[in-house]
Amino acid sequence: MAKSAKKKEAICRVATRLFVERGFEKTSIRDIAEAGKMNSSGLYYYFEDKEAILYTILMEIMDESLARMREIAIRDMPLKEKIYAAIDLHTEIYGADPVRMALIAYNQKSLSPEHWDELRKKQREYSLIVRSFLTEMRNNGEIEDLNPTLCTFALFGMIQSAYLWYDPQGEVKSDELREMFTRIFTGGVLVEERNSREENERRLAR
Amino acid sequence: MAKSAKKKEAICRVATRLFVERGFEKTSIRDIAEAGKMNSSGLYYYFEDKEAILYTILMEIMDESLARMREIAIRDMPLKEKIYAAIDLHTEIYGADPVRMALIAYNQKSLSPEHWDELRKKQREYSLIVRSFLTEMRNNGEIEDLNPTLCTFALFGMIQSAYLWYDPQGEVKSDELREMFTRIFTGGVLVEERNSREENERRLAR
Amino acid sequence: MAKSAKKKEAICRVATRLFVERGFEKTSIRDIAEAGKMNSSGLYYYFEDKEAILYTILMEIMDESLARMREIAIRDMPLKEKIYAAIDLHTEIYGADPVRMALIAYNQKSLSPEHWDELRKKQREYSLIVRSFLTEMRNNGEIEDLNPTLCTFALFGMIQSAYLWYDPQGEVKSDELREMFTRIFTGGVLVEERNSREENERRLAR
Amino acid sequence: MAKSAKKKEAICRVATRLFVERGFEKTSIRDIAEAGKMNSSGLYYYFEDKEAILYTILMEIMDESLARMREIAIRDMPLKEKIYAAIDLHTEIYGADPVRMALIAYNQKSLSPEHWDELRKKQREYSLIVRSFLTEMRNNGEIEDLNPTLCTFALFGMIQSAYLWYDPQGEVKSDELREMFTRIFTGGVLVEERNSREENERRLAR
DNA sequence: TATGAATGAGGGTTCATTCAT
DNA sequence: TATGAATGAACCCTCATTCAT
Repeated sequence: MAKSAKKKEAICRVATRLFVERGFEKTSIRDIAEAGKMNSSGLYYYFEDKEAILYTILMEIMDESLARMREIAIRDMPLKEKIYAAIDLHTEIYGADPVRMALIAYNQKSLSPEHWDELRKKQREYSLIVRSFLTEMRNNGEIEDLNPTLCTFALFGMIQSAYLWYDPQGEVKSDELREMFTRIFTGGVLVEERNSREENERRLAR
Repeated sequence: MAKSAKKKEAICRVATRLFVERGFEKTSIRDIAEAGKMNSSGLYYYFEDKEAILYTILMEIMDESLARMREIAIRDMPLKEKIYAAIDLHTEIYGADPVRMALIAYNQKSLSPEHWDELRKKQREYSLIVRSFLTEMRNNGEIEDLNPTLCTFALFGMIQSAYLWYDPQGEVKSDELREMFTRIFTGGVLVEERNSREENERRLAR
Repeated sequence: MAKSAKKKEAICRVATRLFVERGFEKTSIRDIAEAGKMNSSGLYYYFEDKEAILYTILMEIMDESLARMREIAIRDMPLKEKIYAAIDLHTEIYGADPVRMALIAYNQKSLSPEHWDELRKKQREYSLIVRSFLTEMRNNGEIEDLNPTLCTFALFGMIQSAYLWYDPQGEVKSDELREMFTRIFTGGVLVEERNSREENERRLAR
Repeated sequence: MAKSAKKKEAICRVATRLFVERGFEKTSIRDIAEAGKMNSSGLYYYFEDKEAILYTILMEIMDESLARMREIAIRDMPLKEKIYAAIDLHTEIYGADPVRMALIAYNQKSLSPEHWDELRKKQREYSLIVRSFLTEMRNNGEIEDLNPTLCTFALFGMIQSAYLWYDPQGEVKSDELREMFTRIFTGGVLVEERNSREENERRLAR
C-alpha cells in the first residue's frame, strides 16, 4: 500500500513535469508512461483515467495551499501581518514555483465538471480568507476604499502571473519577488503617492 | 480579394469564440467549419492549417496592442501620465476583454515555435516600452527603488489575470477595474503607506 | 447522395457477413474496413459508430419483415390462409436466410438500449399481428384452446431456430422447410392426433 | 481437492450468471473475480483461461442433458411416450431455464474450435436419439411423412427459443409450456386438422 | 471557391494473461 | 493458494489534412 502510494506519487511527479512542459492535452498517456518507465496500461492500475492524474496533482496543491491559508487565518496577529503572510504564502506556492501555477492556470478545461467544482470550492475558500482580511481592514480604516474582492483577485493575479516569466533558477531571488509584491500591493510604486492618487482621481473623474 | 479577407475575418471570429470556450486543442477544425457554416475542407483555402488560425488571431491582437503602446510612447506627456495610459490600454485590451487574454494565456503551447517567437518578439517590445517608462521614472526619483522589469510584469500580470474572474457583463464596470489597478499599482492598498512600508521593510530584513 | 447510400449498403453487406461469421463483439471495425477495402476511419464517415452499423442492418430487416406482415394483415382472405402466409413469410425471412436470424438472435446485447427499444417495438407489432390471427381463430373455434401468445412464440421459435442448422445450399429445399413448419404447426406430427391428444392430456393430468 | 472442486463450481455459478446477463465477450475476467470475491489472478489457478470457464459450464449442462436423454432411450416404453419424455426433458433443461439455453445459443463463437467440436458431438448424439424415435415411428406409420431430422430440429428449436421470451417467474407455469409444446408438436393447433392438412397440401402443390 | 470522401497517425482505454511473491 | 503489479495487444474512435471534382 505504501509502495502503491509511492508509485502514484512518482507518476504524478513525471506527469506534472510533462503537463507543464507540453500542456495536458498534448501530453499523451503514453508519454507519461514512458517518462515513468512503465507500460501505458500500467497507469490505469493507479489512476482511473488521465484526468484523474491531473485532478490528483491539482488537488494536492490546493489542499496544501488551503491548509496553510487557514492556518494563517487563525493565527493571533494583526491583520496587516496576516496580509503579509498571505502574500508570502501565495508567492511561495504559486509565484516561486511556476510549475504549480502553470498547472492551475492551464488545465481548468481539462477537468471533469465535478472535479473542477471541487477544486473551485477550495479555491473559493482560499480567496475568501484573504478577502476577509481586506474587508476587516477596510472597516477599520486601515486600507483604502477599494473593492476587497477585486483587490484579492488583483493581488493573486499579480503574484500568479509570475509563472509566465519568473525563472527560479535566474538572477532574481524569490525573496526579491516576495518583497516586490508586498511593496506594490501595500504601498504602490510611486513615491509621492498621496499627490499622485489625487491627481489620478481627478483624471478618472474626467 | 476583399471578400476573401472578410471570410478570413469571419472564420477568425468564430474560431476565437470556440478557442476561448473550449480551448484550442479541444476545438476541432470541423467545429470551426460548422460554426462558420462551411465545410472543413474549405478552411484550408483560407488558412494553411489549424495553427495558422490561432496565430492570425493572436497576431492581430498583438499588433493592435503594440501599435497603441508605441503611440503612447511617443506622446508628449509626463511619464506618470504615460503609465496611466499604459494601464488603461492594457486593462482595455486584456482585462476588460477576457477573450483576448484567455487566448494569449491558454495557447502558447499550441503555436509553432516560429510563430511563438514572432509573438514573443512583439510582446517583448510591448513590455519593454512600459519598462522604459518605469526605468526613467526611477532614475528621476519618481518611483520607489524596485526592479522595473519585475514591476512591469507584476503590473501586466495583475491586469491580465482579470480574465480568470472578471465578467464584463457583471456589476463591476470596467472603469472601476481600471481605477483599482491604477490605484494599487501606484499607491497600494494601505492607508498609512509610509509607516507600513517601513514596518514591512524591517520585517523583510529579519 | 445516391453514391453515399450505395457505399453504406456495401458496408452493411460486408459487416453483415462478418457479424454472422464471428459475432458482433469479435468483429473489429478494422475487420469491416479491410473487408470493404477501406480505411477504418472511413467507416466513421458513413456511420456514427460500430453499433450504428449493426442497428442499420437489423432495422432494415425488421422494417421489411414488418411491412410484409402488415400487408398480410390487411389482405382479404380467411384467417387460416393468413396463418399460412405468415409462416411462409417468417420462414422466408428468418428460416431460409440464416444470416438474418443469426443477426437478430445474437446481437441484442450489443445494441444501445434506445436502439434495442426501437427494434423491440417493431418486433412486438410483428408478433402481435400473428397473435391476433390466432386469437380470432380461437374465438371462432378454429383452433385448439391454446394460449395464443405462447403459440406465436412457439411458431416463431420453431422457424427461427432453423438458422442454427439449416443450410440453404444443402439438400433440403426451402419449400420443404416451409411445408414442414406449416404441417407441424397446424396438424402436428402424429397420425392419430385425436387419440394421442387425449392420451396426452390424460398423461399431463396425472 | 474437494475444496478446489467446490471453488470451481462456485466460480462457474457466478460466471454463468454474468455470461447470461452480459454475454461472454462483455464479461471480463475481473468481473467474474469480483463477483466471486477473489482476485482475477486467482481464477487462473482453477481455469486455464476465460474460455475454459465457459467450456466447463456448457459441458456440464450438455453432459447432464445427454445422460438423461440416453436414459430415456433405453427405457422400456412405447416410442410415443419416449417422445413425450424427450419433450419434457428438453423443456425442463432449455425451455424452462432460460439461463442454460441463453448460454448455449449465445456462446458458440466464443469457444475454441476443439471445445466447440466436443460440444457438438454430444449435441449431435443428443439430437440423434430423438431423431431415432421419430424415424422408427415413421417406419411404424405412427407419424406423418416428414423428414425426421428436420422435425427434430424444429422441435428443439421451438422449445429452446423459449429462452427469448419465457419468464419462469411470470404467470405461465412451466407445465403449461410443456403441454403446449407437446400438443403443438404432436397434434398442431388447428381443430379440423385432416381437412386443413389437405387444403394446405393443395395450396403447397400450386 | 467549395465539397464529399478518404486516410494515417495517434489517442485513451480495456483486458486477458503472467509472474514474482 | 492467492495477490499486487505489470504488460502487450488490441480496440474504438477522433482529427488534421489531402485530393479529386
